[in-house]
Amino acid sequence: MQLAEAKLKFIETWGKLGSEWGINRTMAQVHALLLITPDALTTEEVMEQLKISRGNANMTLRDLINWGLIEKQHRAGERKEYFYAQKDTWEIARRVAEERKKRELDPVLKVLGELSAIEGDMKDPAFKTFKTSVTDMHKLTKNINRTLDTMLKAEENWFWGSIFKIFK
Amino acid sequence: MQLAEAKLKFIETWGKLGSEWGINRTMAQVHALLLITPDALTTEEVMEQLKISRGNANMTLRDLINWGLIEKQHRAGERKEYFYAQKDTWEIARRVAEERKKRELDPVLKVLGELSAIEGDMKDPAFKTFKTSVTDMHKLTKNINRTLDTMLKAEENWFWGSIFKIFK
DNA sequence: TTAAACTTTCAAATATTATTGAAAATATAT
DNA sequence: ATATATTTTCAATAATATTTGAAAGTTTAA
Repeated sequence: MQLAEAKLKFIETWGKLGSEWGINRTMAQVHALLLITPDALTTEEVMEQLKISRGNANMTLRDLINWGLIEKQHRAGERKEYFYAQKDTWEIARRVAEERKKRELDPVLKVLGELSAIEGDMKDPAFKTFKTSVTDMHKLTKNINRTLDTMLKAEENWFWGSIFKIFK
Repeated sequence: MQLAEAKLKFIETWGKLGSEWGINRTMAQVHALLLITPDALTTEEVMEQLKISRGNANMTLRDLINWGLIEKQHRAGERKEYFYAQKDTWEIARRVAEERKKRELDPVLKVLGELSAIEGDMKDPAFKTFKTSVTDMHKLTKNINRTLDTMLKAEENWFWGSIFKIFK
């Protein structure tokens, strides 16, 4: 397989995975492109390589910056902006986990907390089942949240080094 | 807040979380409904409560069965099928993780393995960056996969009991 | 068998989400 | 200031995903 072909395959694969994990396909593809490109690229170059419109490229690049996955670079004497990807994978995983936790898990946690606080008659099966399920789901979500928090605080070596040994 | 209102809120919240995590909204809602309902429900009852069509209810219930999240119940002398949810949250988390791993992570792992095996000239920056990034992503994905595998094999108590203490 | 009860299928309709492209806004050099 | 390069916005459009509903299929009882 040639490099050019392999690049396309990587971009496609990463894009698919992204779309299955709530990161839109184009965003994951642009990220993949920047990951495998040695130097920073302009909006123009991203548009060309992925065959997407200017508007799409602009918005996607901004989103990636907001997720903390890529950064802007300014070059002396040049007017356009260059973009390059953070290439440390542990940092990428952290950023994605952090962002999704903030956007999705935290709000749900809040609602579940409210719902599991509701009072009622435990002798009523309808209430009892509701209460139990909601409380259990709340616990599960809190556990997942806690695990993510711990991971987010962890340093790379500590994480990959010790946790995975324990998980062995 | 009344029970009826709380139920709706739970169904809505769980549905939203589901849709953000690649499980379609209706599927997550039907699951939520069955979770908080003491007795098994018929297709008809699910249709009524969530105001969805027969076709949709049928397909969604089948999907939930395929994910291992709900089961059918047959009642003596009755012709229709009843559905009820597995209520053990740890088991729910396991099933979802297992299913998504199988559907999404495993295929990606295969492609990344192929791509990171490609040979080339490490003095060429284009090749070097490609190789390094793909290999790193492969490692990251393998690590995530390994963690999931370990979790899937773990028993509830062992998992929540010891791992989270370590994660403290 | 036949018929009623129930389940499944799937093409068409609807809803949701992503993308385009051209105009407006902004920044920079002269 | 003015022209030019570059970025941003967003209504219109396109692509994708979900839902409907009615017809076809299946099962069971008599």
